[in-house]
Amino acid sequence: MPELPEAETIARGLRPGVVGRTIEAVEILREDLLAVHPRRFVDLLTGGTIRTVGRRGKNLVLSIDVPEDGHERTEVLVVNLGMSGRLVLVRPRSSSADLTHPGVRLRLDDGSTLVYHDIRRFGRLSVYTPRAHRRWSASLGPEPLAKSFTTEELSRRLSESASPVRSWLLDQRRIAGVGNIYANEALFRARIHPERPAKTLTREEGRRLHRQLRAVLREAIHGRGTTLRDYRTSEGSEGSYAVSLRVYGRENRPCPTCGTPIERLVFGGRSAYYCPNCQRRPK
DNA sequence: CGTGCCCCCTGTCAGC
DNA sequence: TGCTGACAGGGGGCAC
Repeated sequence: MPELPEAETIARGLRPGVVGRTIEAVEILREDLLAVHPRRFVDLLTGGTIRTVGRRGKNLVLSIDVPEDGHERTEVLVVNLGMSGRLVLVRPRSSSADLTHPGVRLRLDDGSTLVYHDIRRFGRLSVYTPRAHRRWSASLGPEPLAKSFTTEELSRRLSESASPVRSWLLDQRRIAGVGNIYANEALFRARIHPERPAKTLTREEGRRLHRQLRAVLREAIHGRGTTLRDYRTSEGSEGSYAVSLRVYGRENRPCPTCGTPIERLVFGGRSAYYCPNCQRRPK
Protein backbone atom coordinates (compact mmCIF):
# COMPACT_ATOMS: atom_id res chain seq x y z
CA MET A 1 0.00 0.00 0.00
CA PRO A 2 2.11 2.74 1.21
CA GLU A 3 4.88 3.94 -1.00
CA LEU A 4 7.39 6.71 -0.45
CA PRO A 5 4.89 9.62 -0.22
CA GLU A 6 2.71 7.75 2.28
CA ALA A 7 5.70 6.76 4.45
CA GLU A 8 7.02 10.33 4.32
CA THR A 9 3.61 11.69 5.35
CA ILE A 10 3.48 9.30 8.30
CA ALA A 11 7.03 10.19 9.40
CA ARG A 12 6.27 13.92 9.30
CA GLY A 13 3.01 13.43 11.15
CA LEU A 14 4.52 11.30 13.91
CA ARG A 15 7.61 13.41 14.54
CA PRO A 16 6.20 16.19 16.74
CA GLY A 17 4.21 13.74 18.86
CA VAL A 18 6.79 11.02 19.48
CA VAL A 19 10.29 12.51 19.38
CA GLY A 20 11.51 12.83 22.97
CA ARG A 21 8.85 10.42 24.27
CA THR A 22 9.83 7.34 26.25
CA ILE A 23 8.31 3.91 25.59
CA GLU A 24 6.85 2.74 28.91
CA ALA A 25 5.34 -0.51 27.70
CA VAL A 26 5.23 -2.67 24.59
CA GLU A 27 2.17 -4.77 23.85
CA ILE A 28 2.20 -7.39 21.11
CA LEU A 29 -1.12 -8.64 19.74
CA ARG A 30 0.15 -10.27 16.54
CA GLU A 31 3.49 -12.01 16.84
CA ASP A 32 3.73 -12.77 13.12
CA LEU A 33 4.31 -9.06 12.46
CA LEU A 34 7.68 -9.17 14.21
CA ALA A 35 10.98 -10.03 12.53
CA VAL A 36 12.54 -10.69 15.96
CA HIS A 37 11.44 -12.92 18.80
CA PRO A 38 8.50 -11.27 20.64
CA ARG A 39 10.17 -11.34 24.05
CA ARG A 40 13.33 -9.87 22.59
CA PHE A 41 11.31 -7.17 20.81
CA VAL A 42 9.80 -6.12 24.13
CA ASP A 43 13.13 -6.21 25.97
CA LEU A 44 14.97 -4.23 23.30
CA LEU A 45 12.50 -1.33 23.20
CA THR A 46 10.96 -0.99 26.66
CA GLY A 47 12.28 2.08 28.49
CA GLY A 48 13.79 3.56 25.34
CA THR A 49 13.42 7.18 24.26
CA ILE A 50 12.52 7.93 20.65
CA ARG A 51 15.15 10.33 19.24
CA THR A 52 14.34 10.51 15.54
CA VAL A 53 11.60 9.48 13.14
CA GLY A 54 12.58 9.14 9.51
CA ARG A 55 12.01 7.18 6.36
CA ARG A 56 14.09 5.01 4.04
CA GLY A 57 12.27 4.03 0.86
CA LYS A 58 8.82 2.89 1.99
CA ASN A 59 9.99 2.09 5.52
CA LEU A 60 9.57 4.11 8.70
CA VAL A 61 12.79 4.32 10.73
CA LEU A 62 12.74 5.22 14.44
CA SER A 63 15.98 5.68 16.34
CA ILE A 64 15.55 4.76 20.00
CA ASP A 65 18.04 5.25 22.86
CA VAL A 66 17.70 2.71 25.65
CA PRO A 67 19.42 3.14 29.04
CA GLU A 68 21.55 0.17 30.05
CA ASP A 69 23.80 0.03 33.12
CA GLY A 70 25.12 3.55 33.18
CA HIS A 71 25.14 4.23 29.45
CA GLU A 72 22.78 4.15 26.47
CA ARG A 73 22.55 1.79 23.55
CA THR A 74 20.77 2.71 20.33
CA GLU A 75 18.16 0.51 18.69
CA VAL A 76 16.70 1.19 15.28
CA LEU A 77 13.06 0.22 14.77
CA VAL A 78 12.23 -0.28 11.09
CA VAL A 79 8.57 -0.58 10.13
CA ASN A 80 7.64 -1.92 6.71
CA LEU A 81 3.93 -1.27 6.23
CA GLY A 82 3.32 -3.96 3.63
CA MET A 83 0.03 -3.48 1.82
CA SER A 84 -2.28 -2.42 4.63
CA GLY A 85 -0.08 -1.26 7.52
CA ARG A 86 -0.77 1.93 9.49
CA LEU A 87 1.14 3.71 12.22
CA VAL A 88 -1.30 5.79 14.20
CA LEU A 89 -0.62 7.97 17.22
CA VAL A 90 -3.59 7.74 19.58
CA ARG A 91 -3.80 10.67 22.00
CA PRO A 92 -4.74 10.08 25.67
CA ARG A 93 -8.47 10.61 25.56
CA SER A 94 -9.18 10.11 21.88
CA SER A 95 -11.01 7.16 20.39
CA SER A 96 -9.27 4.27 18.68
CA ALA A 97 -12.52 2.58 17.69
CA ASP A 98 -11.59 2.48 14.01
CA LEU A 99 -8.41 0.52 14.78
CA THR A 100 -9.98 -2.87 14.22
CA HIS A 101 -6.76 -4.81 13.58
CA PRO A 102 -4.11 -3.61 16.02
CA GLY A 103 -0.86 -5.59 15.94
CA VAL A 104 1.59 -3.80 18.25
CA ARG A 105 1.09 -1.01 20.75
CA LEU A 106 3.84 1.20 22.20
CA ARG A 107 2.59 3.08 25.26
CA LEU A 108 4.38 6.41 25.58
CA ASP A 109 5.13 8.45 28.71
CA ASP A 110 2.62 11.21 27.91
CA GLY A 111 -0.27 8.76 27.85
CA SER A 112 -0.49 8.46 24.09
CA THR A 113 -0.09 5.15 22.27
CA LEU A 114 1.71 4.48 19.02
CA VAL A 115 -0.31 1.72 17.35
CA TYR A 116 0.83 -0.48 14.49
CA HIS A 117 -2.34 -1.58 12.71
CA ASP A 118 -2.41 -4.04 9.82
CA ILE A 119 -5.42 -5.83 8.33
CA ARG A 120 -3.55 -8.16 5.96
CA ARG A 121 -0.42 -8.49 8.13
CA PHE A 122 2.07 -8.27 5.28
CA GLY A 123 3.94 -5.62 7.27
CA ARG A 124 7.07 -6.30 9.37
CA LEU A 125 8.66 -4.65 12.39
CA SER A 126 12.42 -5.15 12.70
CA VAL A 127 14.87 -3.98 15.36
CA TYR A 128 18.46 -3.39 14.26
CA THR A 129 21.68 -2.31 15.87
CA PRO A 130 23.05 0.85 14.22
CA ARG A 131 25.54 -1.31 12.33
CA ALA A 132 22.88 -3.76 11.10
CA HIS A 133 20.68 -0.83 10.18
CA ARG A 134 23.41 0.65 8.00
CA ARG A 135 23.88 -2.70 6.29
CA TRP A 136 20.14 -2.94 5.64
CA SER A 137 19.98 0.61 4.31
CA ALA A 138 22.93 -0.03 2.01
CA SER A 139 21.01 -2.90 0.42
CA LEU A 140 18.37 -0.46 -0.84
CA GLY A 141 18.74 1.72 -3.92
CA PRO A 142 19.06 5.53 -3.86
CA GLU A 143 16.35 7.87 -2.62
CA PRO A 144 14.67 9.32 -5.71
CA LEU A 145 14.09 12.70 -4.05
CA ALA A 146 17.68 13.10 -2.84
CA LYS A 147 19.63 15.95 -4.40
CA SER A 148 22.32 13.43 -5.30
CA PHE A 149 19.87 11.40 -7.39
CA THR A 150 20.60 12.91 -10.77
CA THR A 151 19.25 12.10 -14.21
CA GLU A 152 22.70 10.74 -15.04
CA GLU A 153 22.53 8.28 -12.15
CA LEU A 154 19.05 7.11 -13.16
CA SER A 155 20.11 6.63 -16.78
CA ARG A 156 23.24 4.76 -15.76
CA ARG A 157 21.28 2.38 -13.53
CA LEU A 158 18.54 1.86 -16.12
CA SER A 159 21.18 0.87 -18.68
CA GLU A 160 22.23 -2.07 -16.49
CA SER A 161 18.96 -3.99 -16.85
CA ALA A 162 16.81 -5.53 -19.55
CA SER A 163 13.78 -5.75 -17.21
CA PRO A 164 10.57 -3.99 -18.17
CA VAL A 165 10.95 -0.45 -16.86
CA ARG A 166 7.87 -0.80 -14.62
CA SER A 167 9.43 -3.87 -12.94
CA TRP A 168 12.71 -1.99 -12.69
CA LEU A 169 11.03 0.86 -10.82
CA LEU A 170 9.43 -1.56 -8.33
CA ASP A 171 12.76 -3.19 -7.40
CA GLN A 172 13.80 -1.61 -4.10
CA ARG A 173 17.46 -2.55 -4.63
CA ARG A 174 17.54 -0.37 -7.72
CA ILE A 175 15.57 2.60 -6.46
CA ALA A 176 13.96 2.93 -3.03
CA GLY A 177 10.37 3.87 -2.32
CA VAL A 178 8.60 3.51 -5.67
CA GLY A 179 5.59 1.18 -5.74
CA ASN A 180 2.98 0.30 -8.32
CA ILE A 181 0.93 3.50 -8.14
CA TYR A 182 3.77 5.97 -8.64
CA ALA A 183 5.68 3.74 -11.09
CA ASN A 184 2.61 3.78 -13.36
CA GLU A 185 1.98 7.49 -12.86
CA ALA A 186 5.60 8.45 -13.56
CA LEU A 187 5.72 6.32 -16.73
CA PHE A 188 2.50 7.87 -18.02
CA ARG A 189 3.75 11.40 -17.35
CA ALA A 190 7.06 10.56 -19.05
CA ARG A 191 5.18 8.92 -21.98
CA ILE A 192 7.04 5.61 -21.63
CA HIS A 193 5.38 2.22 -22.11
CA PRO A 194 5.66 0.14 -18.90
CA GLU A 195 7.04 -2.91 -20.75
CA ARG A 196 9.95 -1.10 -22.35
CA PRO A 197 13.21 -2.81 -21.38
CA ALA A 198 14.97 -0.41 -19.00
CA LYS A 199 18.17 -0.33 -21.01
CA THR A 200 16.40 0.74 -24.21
CA LEU A 201 15.27 4.09 -22.82
CA THR A 202 16.81 6.99 -24.71
CA ARG A 203 18.68 9.80 -22.98
CA GLU A 204 15.65 12.03 -23.42
CA GLU A 205 13.29 9.40 -21.98
CA GLY A 206 15.60 8.95 -19.00
CA ARG A 207 15.49 12.68 -18.43
CA ARG A 208 11.70 12.76 -18.61
CA LEU A 209 11.37 9.79 -16.26
CA HIS A 210 13.71 11.41 -13.73
CA ARG A 211 11.75 14.66 -13.82
CA GLN A 212 8.29 13.09 -13.74
CA LEU A 213 9.07 10.52 -11.07
CA ARG A 214 10.35 13.21 -8.74
CA ALA A 215 7.44 15.50 -9.58
CA VAL A 216 4.75 12.91 -8.89
CA LEU A 217 6.36 11.86 -5.60
CA ARG A 218 6.56 15.49 -4.44
CA GLU A 219 2.99 16.22 -5.47
CA ALA A 220 1.75 13.10 -3.68
CA ILE A 221 3.58 14.11 -0.48
CA HIS A 222 1.94 17.52 -0.81
CA GLY A 223 -1.42 15.71 -0.97
CA ARG A 224 -0.52 13.62 2.10
CA GLY A 225 -0.46 10.42 0.05
CA THR A 226 -2.96 8.28 -1.85
CA THR A 227 -5.76 6.55 0.03
CA LEU A 228 -7.39 3.84 -2.07
CA ARG A 229 -8.49 1.60 0.80
CA ASP A 230 -6.35 1.10 3.86
CA TYR A 231 -3.75 3.85 3.96
CA ARG A 232 -4.14 6.46 6.71
CA THR A 233 -1.91 9.22 8.01
CA SER A 234 -0.53 9.08 11.56
CA GLU A 235 -3.68 10.93 12.65
CA GLY A 236 -5.93 8.35 11.02
CA SER A 237 -7.07 10.60 8.18
CA GLU A 238 -7.05 9.86 4.46
CA GLY A 239 -4.55 11.15 1.92
CA SER A 240 -5.98 13.27 -0.87
CA TYR A 241 -3.83 12.32 -3.85
CA ALA A 242 -6.15 9.59 -5.22
CA VAL A 243 -8.18 12.20 -7.10
CA SER A 244 -5.01 13.36 -8.86
CA LEU A 245 -4.05 9.94 -10.26
CA ARG A 246 -4.00 10.03 -14.06
CA VAL A 247 -3.89 6.34 -15.00
CA TYR A 248 -3.57 4.08 -11.94
CA GLY A 249 -6.82 2.17 -11.37
CA ARG A 250 -8.46 3.95 -14.33
CA GLU A 251 -8.88 1.16 -16.89
CA ASN A 252 -11.27 2.16 -19.70
CA ARG A 253 -11.45 5.77 -18.50
CA PRO A 254 -10.24 8.42 -20.96
CA CYS A 255 -6.58 9.41 -20.98
CA PRO A 256 -6.34 12.92 -19.50
CA THR A 257 -4.07 13.93 -22.39
CA CYS A 258 -5.70 12.45 -25.50
CA GLY A 259 -8.96 10.77 -24.47
CA THR A 260 -7.95 7.27 -25.55
CA PRO A 261 -9.27 4.63 -23.09
CA ILE A 262 -6.65 3.65 -20.51
CA GLU A 263 -5.58 0.01 -20.77
CA ARG A 264 -4.59 -2.47 -18.08
CA LEU A 265 -1.88 -5.05 -18.60
CA VAL A 266 -0.78 -7.69 -16.09
CA PHE A 267 2.88 -8.62 -15.86
CA GLY A 268 5.20 -9.32 -12.99
CA GLY A 269 2.05 -10.38 -11.15
CA ARG A 270 0.56 -6.89 -10.99
CA SER A 271 -1.47 -4.47 -13.05
CA ALA A 272 0.12 -1.85 -15.24
CA TYR A 273 -2.10 1.03 -16.38
CA TYR A 274 -1.15 3.09 -19.42
CA CYS A 275 -2.42 5.03 -22.39
CA PRO A 276 -1.80 3.00 -25.56
CA ASN A 277 -1.60 6.20 -27.59
CA CYS A 278 0.65 8.33 -25.38
CA GLN A 279 2.86 5.41 -24.32
CA ARG A 280 3.72 3.48 -27.47
CA ARG A 281 4.66 -0.18 -27.21
CA PRO A 282 8.25 -1.26 -27.59
CA LYS A 283 9.06 -2.34 -31.14
C1' DC B 1 23.38 -13.51 -10.37
C1' DG B 2 18.91 -12.04 -12.56
C1' DT B 3 14.16 -12.82 -13.44
C1' DG B 4 9.49 -14.47 -13.06
C1' DC B 5 5.98 -16.86 -10.39
C1' DC B 6 3.69 -18.23 -6.07
C1' DC B 7 2.43 -17.28 -1.69
C1' DC B 8 1.60 -14.89 2.73
C1' DC B 9 -3.59 -12.63 4.62
C1' DT B 10 -8.03 -10.17 4.91
C1' DG B 11 -11.52 -7.58 2.80
C1' DT B 12 -14.35 -5.93 -1.03
C1' DC B 13 -16.77 -6.08 -5.21
C1' DA B 14 -18.68 -7.88 -9.62
C1' DG B 15 -21.15 -11.47 -11.67
C1' DC B 16 -24.12 -15.35 -11.49
C1' DT C 1 -29.24 -13.41 -0.66
C1' DG C 2 -25.49 -16.06 -1.01
C1' DC C 3 -21.49 -18.07 -3.33
C1' DT C 4 -17.11 -17.72 -6.18
C1' DG C 5 -13.38 -15.65 -8.24
C1' DA C 6 -10.60 -11.66 -9.13
C1' DC C 7 -8.09 -8.21 -7.22
C1' DA C 8 -5.63 -4.92 -3.86
C1' DG C 9 0.02 0.71 -2.28
C1' DG C 10 4.65 -5.29 -0.77
C1' DG C 11 8.14 -8.44 -0.65
C1' DG C 12 10.48 -13.12 0.55
C1' DG C 13 11.53 -17.63 -1.29
C1' DC C 14 12.32 -20.69 -4.84
C1' DA C 15 12.93 -22.74 -9.52
C1' DC C 16 15.11 -21.95 -13.77
